[in-house]
Amino acid sequence: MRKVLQQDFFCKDAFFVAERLLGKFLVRKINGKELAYMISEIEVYHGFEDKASHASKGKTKRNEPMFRKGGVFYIYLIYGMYYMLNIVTDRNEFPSAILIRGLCTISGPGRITKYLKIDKSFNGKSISKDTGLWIEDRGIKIKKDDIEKTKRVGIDYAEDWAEKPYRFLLKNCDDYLKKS
DNA sequence: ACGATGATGAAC
DNA sequence: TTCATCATCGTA
Repeated sequence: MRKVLQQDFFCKDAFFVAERLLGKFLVRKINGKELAYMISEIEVYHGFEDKASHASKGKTKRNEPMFRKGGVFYIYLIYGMYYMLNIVTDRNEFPSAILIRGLCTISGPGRITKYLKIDKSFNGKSISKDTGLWIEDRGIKIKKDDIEKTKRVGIDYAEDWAEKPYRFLLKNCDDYLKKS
């Protein structure tokens, strides 16, 4: 079973989408070849209040994609060398996005974009086969017990929001892959 | 444990 | 126009 996720999947609350994104596959097409990896680690950035979110200080030229309707990418550069891959969620003018932090066998958000050749040219593009980067449901059902929630990484400055369990990890992602 | 490395946004 | 601040990684 292979189903390319359409825009409506992403046009919901970021937490609702996040719970369903673990176990889905990120697929990248590079000169005719498809690379597919199961998503195993994500973080939610939610709304205007979230001090860890780029959107907490309002709309700017950089974070503008976060304010769009779900189903597009938000890509930005961090530490001068790594592109971060985010998936915009929810409705228009409500800033929220999900950072893809880890894939099964590729951990670290910077390594994902480096390995899959994802750069700022994807910023604001829609999540679809046409773009060359999309997400598929390959029929894997994730047990709730295998989802671990922790605080987010590298945002100690975010006051109350630093401690919130907005990071979702899929435990035993290897076991799920064996079954499929 | 730390340096590499550059876009971003806010202050001046 | 300058400057501090980073949602990190690889080498040590």
